[in-house]
Amino acid sequence: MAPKWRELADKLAERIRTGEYAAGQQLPHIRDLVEAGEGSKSTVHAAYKALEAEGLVTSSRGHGTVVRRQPPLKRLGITRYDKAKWRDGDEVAFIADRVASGRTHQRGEQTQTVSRMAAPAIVASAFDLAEDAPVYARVRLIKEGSRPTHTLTSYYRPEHVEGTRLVDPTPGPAGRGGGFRVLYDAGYEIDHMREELRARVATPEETALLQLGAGEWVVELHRTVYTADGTVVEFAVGVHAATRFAWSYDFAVPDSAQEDPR
Amino acid sequence: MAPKWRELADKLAERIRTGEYAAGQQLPHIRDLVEAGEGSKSTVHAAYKALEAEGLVTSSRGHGTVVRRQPPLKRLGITRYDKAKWRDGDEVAFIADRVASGRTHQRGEQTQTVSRMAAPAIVASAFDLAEDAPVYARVRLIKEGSRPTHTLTSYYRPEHVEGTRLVDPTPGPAGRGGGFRVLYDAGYEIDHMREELRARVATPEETALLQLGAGEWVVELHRTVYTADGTVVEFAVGVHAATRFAWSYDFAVPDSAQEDPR
DNA sequence: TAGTGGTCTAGACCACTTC
DNA sequence: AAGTGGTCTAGACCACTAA
Repeated sequence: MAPKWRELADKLAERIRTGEYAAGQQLPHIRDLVEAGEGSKSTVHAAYKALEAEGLVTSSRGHGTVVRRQPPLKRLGITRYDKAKWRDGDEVAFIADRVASGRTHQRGEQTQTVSRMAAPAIVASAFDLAEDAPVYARVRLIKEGSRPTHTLTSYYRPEHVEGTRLVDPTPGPAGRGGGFRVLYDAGYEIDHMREELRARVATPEETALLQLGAGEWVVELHRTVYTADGTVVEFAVGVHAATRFAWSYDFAVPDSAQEDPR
Repeated sequence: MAPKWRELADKLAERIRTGEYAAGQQLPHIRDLVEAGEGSKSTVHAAYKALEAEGLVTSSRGHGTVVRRQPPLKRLGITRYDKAKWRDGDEVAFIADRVASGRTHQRGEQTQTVSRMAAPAIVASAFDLAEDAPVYARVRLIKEGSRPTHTLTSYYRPEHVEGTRLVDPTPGPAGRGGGFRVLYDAGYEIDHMREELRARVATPEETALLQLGAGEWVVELHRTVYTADGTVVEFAVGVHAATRFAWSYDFAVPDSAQEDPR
């Protein structure tokens, strides 16, 4: 026998999935459910808290509890990095960081700050630098419309980007073609990359920034970008709301027996 | 000001991370903390529940609350599919589904059941079949030692595997080289694949099976495996404890302007 | 039987929003 | 001021484990 709060949460979740409670709609007030005999206030509240941790609803004091709009899952494939998009295209800004969704870019969908700092441990390791070596950090919060989707922090080695518009501290997108185009213009054409993904609980800051429910999880993505000769020209950390994305990768089955020896 | 239960949870989490409470060790009993003035039983319990949802501890009635052993993060890269391992090697079983960890395979680290069934929607879509078409499902629970790490369900088209040892309902691994070797022997050499990842809350069944804490998340991985001519020979769904794995993918930056036209 | 975590209640009070 | 969700308490009781 599942606990009462779990049963209530499941019942409400079911009604949300069937559309009986539509996106944006208010769930019954806690005190109403108490009066309706669903249990004490604590019990009903526990159910609501579970729904929030599952990303189904958001609660706020004074307002109430509303069913969260479930934006369609974004599918991120490697074609989002297509050279043609940032090298030849004339689309504005950070295309590679967005999903090719057919929507045209809106101003204000990205905020960015650039700063020079001592490399954190992970960054230093990615660039094979000493831990106190200077790097540029470009922090962005990417939105789609008014809804934040993920954060992305790119790190660069000073000698790769000094003097480019990437380190111009003016807020706003990096300009036509985004960061990869800037690197390309500076003589560093990106060639291959590695992405590493892991999931973890969101920090309180991330919960606020990405408008998550308490207890929701995020996926942290580490991207290391190389030129053809193996130089690391960008290391980036993305933090994505775990429920809102899916990643897909296509690759050939490796065969170490057929690799050409060096 | 964070709530009392959150502050207590953070304090305990900090002590776990610094090793003051070591893996396998018991946390103070709830009633002891109540007596120590950390709050009422409900408050302390809320803190413990948060720690459990974050994967730091496991609680059980009658026993107590112990710090969960944090196995080193498994890094899954595409080299785990190396043809040399399952085609030429003489290692036993399902190498492709395990991490190359240097440990030798132990018997009993995998349980499997094979059944013939009507294709569920996702599976039918992956194979481009009708929804009621028959497929073989091979369900496995993969363990490392006594600790379950993930589940993996592989689906096959009957005409690809009928008569092979893959559909032999005898429990146990699929034999030398695992499923890919069986397909290879049957004339279907795997060539490339697609993996798609997304995170979600664990179902109660998964929570029990994978020994998760209540409220922990899982990563669901969908693997579609193709032969060189584009035939889908396997579709597999893996469910992994989100905290215990990291996935990494290496790939070349695509350039649609340079693709050879067909 | 004793001790553990888990559930549930009734009620007080707090923080925040809207009117 | 009224109404919302959120926190906290004290205590009763339940489910499970071990000796």
